[in-house]
Amino acid sequence: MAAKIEDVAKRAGVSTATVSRALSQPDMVRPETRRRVLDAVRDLGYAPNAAARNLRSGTTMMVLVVLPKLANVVFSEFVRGIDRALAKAGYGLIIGDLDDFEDRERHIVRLVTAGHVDGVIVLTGRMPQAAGRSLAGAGLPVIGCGSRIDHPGVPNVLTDEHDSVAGAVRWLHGLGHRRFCYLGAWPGNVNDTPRYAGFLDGANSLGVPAGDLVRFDGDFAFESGAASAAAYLALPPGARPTGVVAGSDEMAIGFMKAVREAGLRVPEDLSVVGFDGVEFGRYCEPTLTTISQPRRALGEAAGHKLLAALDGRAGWTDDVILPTELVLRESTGPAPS
Amino acid sequence: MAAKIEDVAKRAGVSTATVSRALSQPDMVRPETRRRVLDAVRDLGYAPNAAARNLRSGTTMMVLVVLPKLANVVFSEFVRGIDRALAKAGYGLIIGDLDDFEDRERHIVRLVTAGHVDGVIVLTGRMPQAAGRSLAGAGLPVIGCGSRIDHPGVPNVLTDEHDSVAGAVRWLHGLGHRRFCYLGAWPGNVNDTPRYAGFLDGANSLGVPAGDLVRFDGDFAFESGAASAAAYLALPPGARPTGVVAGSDEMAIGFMKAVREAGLRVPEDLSVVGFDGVEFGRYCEPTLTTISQPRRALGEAAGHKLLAALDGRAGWTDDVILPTELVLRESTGPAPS
DNA sequence: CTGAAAGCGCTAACAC
DNA sequence: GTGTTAGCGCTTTCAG
Repeated sequence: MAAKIEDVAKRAGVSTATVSRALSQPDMVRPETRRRVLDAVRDLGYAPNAAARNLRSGTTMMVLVVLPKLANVVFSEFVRGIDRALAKAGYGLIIGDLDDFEDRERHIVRLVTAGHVDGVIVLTGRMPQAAGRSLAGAGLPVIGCGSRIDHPGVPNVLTDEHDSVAGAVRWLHGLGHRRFCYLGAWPGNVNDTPRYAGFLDGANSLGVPAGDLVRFDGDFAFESGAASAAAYLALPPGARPTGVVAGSDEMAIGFMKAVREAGLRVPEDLSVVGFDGVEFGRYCEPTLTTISQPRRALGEAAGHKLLAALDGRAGWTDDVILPTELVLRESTGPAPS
Repeated sequence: MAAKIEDVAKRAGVSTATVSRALSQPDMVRPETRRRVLDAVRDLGYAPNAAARNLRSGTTMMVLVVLPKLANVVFSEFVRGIDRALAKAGYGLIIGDLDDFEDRERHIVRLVTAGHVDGVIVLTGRMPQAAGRSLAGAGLPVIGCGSRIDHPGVPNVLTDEHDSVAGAVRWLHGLGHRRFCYLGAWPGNVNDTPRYAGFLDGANSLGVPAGDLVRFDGDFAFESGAASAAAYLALPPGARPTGVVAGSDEMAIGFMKAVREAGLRVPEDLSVVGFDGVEFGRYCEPTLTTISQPRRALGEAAGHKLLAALDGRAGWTDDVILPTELVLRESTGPAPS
């Protein structure tokens, strides 16, 4: 059916080795011969068979991206950055979406152990120990991106979550807020940990007593922000924190929606800061002040790092930290007097 | 490094053929032998090499998903559905994100011609003729999903966009609206065409004169909805349509945001209906009435259809139409008197 | 029910 | 510069 290398060789009047070389190492073939080969390739619509090439060369030109939930914009934007970096170098992307399913791991690990890919980028800390070890143990380069992976030999491409959140608390404090609330994910989550620590340290460095800090758990999604709002509203009005920092934009937006429905005004009664910088933070009401992380750039950096590893370039095991930006919009303002 | 089939054979005291059979066609192997093989597989952590298997069997257990923009939640939810259907059957997903780049096509077509995948699901009508022909011409099953692909032998999994939009217009008419506005993408877009036709036909069937219909172009994204709002506001107040139907939730939300900033009230002054049913529609203000398409179910249906094609089951070339749902929220109400 | 052996399409030594 | 040839690791006839 499809043309094979032998067909091309025959048509060009050369050997298969020459065809292979003309395609992979053009400099090793006389220009005239090369042209004959390339013409034959074009005429026959020849494309080298990926499986045969993989088998022989041990390389697949494919990269696995493991993420917790593709349906979340936060991750799809990371993937977009990764794709930009890798597609340029001819690499394809295989998606391993955990999608909150436990048994998805097996499927994903198999992609690696079966040799489907040359490298892995992991966008989640949710990967259990065992699975993580399987990935790293396969001898492929693994890069953590957006969520720290603690594994020897695995570099991370991250933002400084701790300092970003501490900075947001400082900003709110400067606006006069004195009691603070953190809307987190579940304790132990790799992204939650540094963000919450930053919240505590930021408040602490400003001399805010621990008693004036509240934390509500969630899961990064809209709905859990609304759920935290219920808990917030259950506090005595006088005791409610007026400076709220969320671990995600979605939680911040869900929270704002719910407290406003309860009659509170943002930012007049309380200020809210999100985390991520998703686009609809510009379209909710009020528009959301947020700690914006450069997701596409993080993805691209992770992609380039993986390319460096694949090319055998040195230094790819170093971590990369990219800066966040506190984007000021309408959801923050002076503390109520 | 990694265990090979021969290692397993040796350890189990059988031939490689038996190992292969024990793994792929267990019934053809005596239970006792099978157990010995499976034990050896476990002990050695053996996983069949994908490239070798592909080369020999001509099958990759991979599916290509082509989409216009992964960063758009609308598409990532489709992908999620596809993944659910295919992962269960052991298939992996390769993402081909056009990402508004023209040269991405070559990369994506190569994935197919090089034999990287067993089938293709296309989530965009934006694929140019040439690329589409290459995909279909490779002899692999191709399924259109969410955006109609017009190609012989390519079935589509869609919603009834035309009737859904016509129904939304009818609903608005029932609320007393008499002048209507359609926020579309660019003319010729495969999704825009049926939706706009539904808008026109719906209005027409209600006896609304063509002069009371307005259309603004966009690109499905938030910002283009806001841009259309500027055009809308430029109309003389008395001539402004009060029933607005958008071709996407993002455009609807961008539009609402902008008209409200200009002092208009939704739904008191005008009603807005979106299309897609993204989660953010429940958190914007006012919450968005929308034509919700079952994106995950569409993706799953496309996945199942592809599996049928791959398994050689008949009937996979039939189109599938799934129903939409008009989700009523706060952005629609009685026409102003 | 199991083993021996051929070969999927390509690349990389190795010769010339 | 180019041709010859030996496999990469697996599945699948074909024998037994």
